[in-house]
Amino acid sequence: MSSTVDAVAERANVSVSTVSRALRDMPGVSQATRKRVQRIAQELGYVPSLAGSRLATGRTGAIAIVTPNLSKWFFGQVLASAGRVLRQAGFDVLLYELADTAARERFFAGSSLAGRADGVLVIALQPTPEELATLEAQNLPLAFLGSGTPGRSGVRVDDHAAGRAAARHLINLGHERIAFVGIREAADSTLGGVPPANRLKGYREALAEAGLEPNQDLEVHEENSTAGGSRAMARLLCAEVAPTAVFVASDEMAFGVLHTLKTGGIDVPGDMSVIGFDNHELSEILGLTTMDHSVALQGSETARRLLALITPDAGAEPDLVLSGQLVVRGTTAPPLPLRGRRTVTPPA
Amino acid sequence: MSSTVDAVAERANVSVSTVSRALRDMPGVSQATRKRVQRIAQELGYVPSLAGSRLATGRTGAIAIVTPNLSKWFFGQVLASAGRVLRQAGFDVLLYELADTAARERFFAGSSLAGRADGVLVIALQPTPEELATLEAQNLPLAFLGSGTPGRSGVRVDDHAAGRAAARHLINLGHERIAFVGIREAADSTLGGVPPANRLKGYREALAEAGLEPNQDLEVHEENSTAGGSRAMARLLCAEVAPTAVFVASDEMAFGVLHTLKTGGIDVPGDMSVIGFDNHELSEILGLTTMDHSVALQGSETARRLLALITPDAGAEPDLVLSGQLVVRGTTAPPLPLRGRRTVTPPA
DNA sequence: GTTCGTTTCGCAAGCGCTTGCGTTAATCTT
DNA sequence: AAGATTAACGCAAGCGCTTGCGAAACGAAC
Repeated sequence: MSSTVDAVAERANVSVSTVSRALRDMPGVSQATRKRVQRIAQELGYVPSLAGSRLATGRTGAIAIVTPNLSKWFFGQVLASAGRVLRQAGFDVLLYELADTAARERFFAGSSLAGRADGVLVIALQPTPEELATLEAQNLPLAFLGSGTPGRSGVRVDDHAAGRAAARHLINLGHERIAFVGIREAADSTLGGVPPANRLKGYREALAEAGLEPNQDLEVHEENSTAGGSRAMARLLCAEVAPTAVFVASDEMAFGVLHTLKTGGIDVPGDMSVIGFDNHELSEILGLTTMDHSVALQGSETARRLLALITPDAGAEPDLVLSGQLVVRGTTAPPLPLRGRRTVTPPA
Repeated sequence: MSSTVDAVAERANVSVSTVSRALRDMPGVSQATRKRVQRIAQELGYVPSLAGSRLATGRTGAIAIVTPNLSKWFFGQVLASAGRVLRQAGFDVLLYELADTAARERFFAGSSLAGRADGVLVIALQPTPEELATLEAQNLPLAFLGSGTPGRSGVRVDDHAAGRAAARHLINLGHERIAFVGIREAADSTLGGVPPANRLKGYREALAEAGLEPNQDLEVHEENSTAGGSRAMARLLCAEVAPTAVFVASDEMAFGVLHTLKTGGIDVPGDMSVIGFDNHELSEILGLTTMDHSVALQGSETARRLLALITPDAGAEPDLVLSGQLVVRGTTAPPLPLRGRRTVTPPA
């Protein structure tokens, strides 16, 4: 079953080098012998030993994807789309989930990837300068998804603008007391919270532009989960003056927000408008207004860029910056007192 | 950066064999030289070439996980939990997502895994006899998750019993017209629908036991997604006599069912009881009554079993059959006419 | 001081593949 | 028709590691 080049060579009356060249469509083999060798290899069920060729060429034919917390929706989507592109291109995908700081440290401690992968796709985790250094030390092509590191190849979304747009939507509806629910990283979190931070910036900027006073009480941060969202909303309900709208930095948290609101008997969007961020699979069902940021596209495009870095022929593609896209559904509306006279401020 | 054994050997004034043995804690090296070699290796930042040792030993230090459709919640959960166990044990994880039949055929066509992995973890896809044969031909240890193949190592849940229990719950509440929403596989699906089929069997059995007449109109099958669930419920609402309760074979579909019900103005659980299957992350928020089947545990236990097959010392663990566990939340209640006199039939 | 176990270690033969270079044989030049 | 290209292929030296086996060294036992 697992025959070697020698077996094929002997059977075909050629040298192993010819077999090697024939099978990989390299020049220096006549059409006739190439065909013959290929046929015989087929007959013998020959499949080249990866280990052998790795050792000889130094190329592994695999690319590593490193990501935090696979169980979150976002990462699953991204992993799936990136993986497809990679496999399509003939690469194996090696998965590294850095779920906790221990795993993260272990990963970055040594040159874990030497001889294991031809490139690394880093999803949504913000390496520290030291970590980046050790990564680069293994000098493998790198591509980043959602990383704040500028200049490195990859794709990210303009969270600042998207956050601003989300807030603006609420402002345009006439809201004046707009809360923000952000992502607080768990103590053991491995991802750098740059995108969420930028969403917050965008939110603040939009408020400032609209002449609305910033209010610390209306900015709360919780763990990125439905439970976190629930808690966040509960806290907001204790604010001195409750908001009439809330911008939530992730759809999963928004689900929790909606839940708290519902059990609290607060009508959405009657008493409270809610806008999420992600366009999660279930947002449609729940009628959640949200910012879409082409999650699957982020994955596939990052993969494509990494491939461009690896295969010499393909020209290097520039970094991609995706922009968010408002998806209007049922959880946003003008605040109650304004209902009916819907004054929409035209964008500046 | 990437020094070789020879470098270490020379620096430590020993032979490469000693280095090799010292670094891997093999006998035949004195404590003194072992320490010295390890220290020097450390200093030189030596990290053994995987390719080299693979070639020499035949062991790859990686295990392959093959799964359909990563973007579904279930697979993400399972992959995460299995992956953690595997990485913990020092294995790399190689990910094969067989999203469509083309990918599946490509995967099973050749001995794709020869020299790539030391074992294979097959998640939720039911290999045909031929596929199983090609898998075995590569003679790697195999472990299956959720596969109906008996006798093979792995874990599965007793979907039959769990389905029966779910239906029984509805029966015990007093329902007599109970529908079933099953999973219809897409044309391009890669997973074998054995578990869903068993849930259906359990449902039928429970009905039969309770003396309820089977009714084909109340069994509908749709794609496993929220949209599919929506459609399924819509179809049920067209039945000659509408059901008062519905057992949905997956939580994601149940979300769709709830949505249709809500937009249709049908009160849950007032007019219709709904029970799902999975205990999806979001089910709690939605208050969905469901059958939990320890998804994460399935992943980790399958991984553990695979490891037992690989490492010679560990005794082979028997197959694991998990049972479902009813999680009662807010979407099930006695049918309206019975409300208040809640006659619960004691289990047989 | 021999003789016998033990350790401790080095030698060298692989593992299966790739590739630079040299050797033929075939095809062109003029 | 002799020399110069070029195409087709084989040789053999790696790639970096592991491991069976023999050699040396070292104590212990007689």
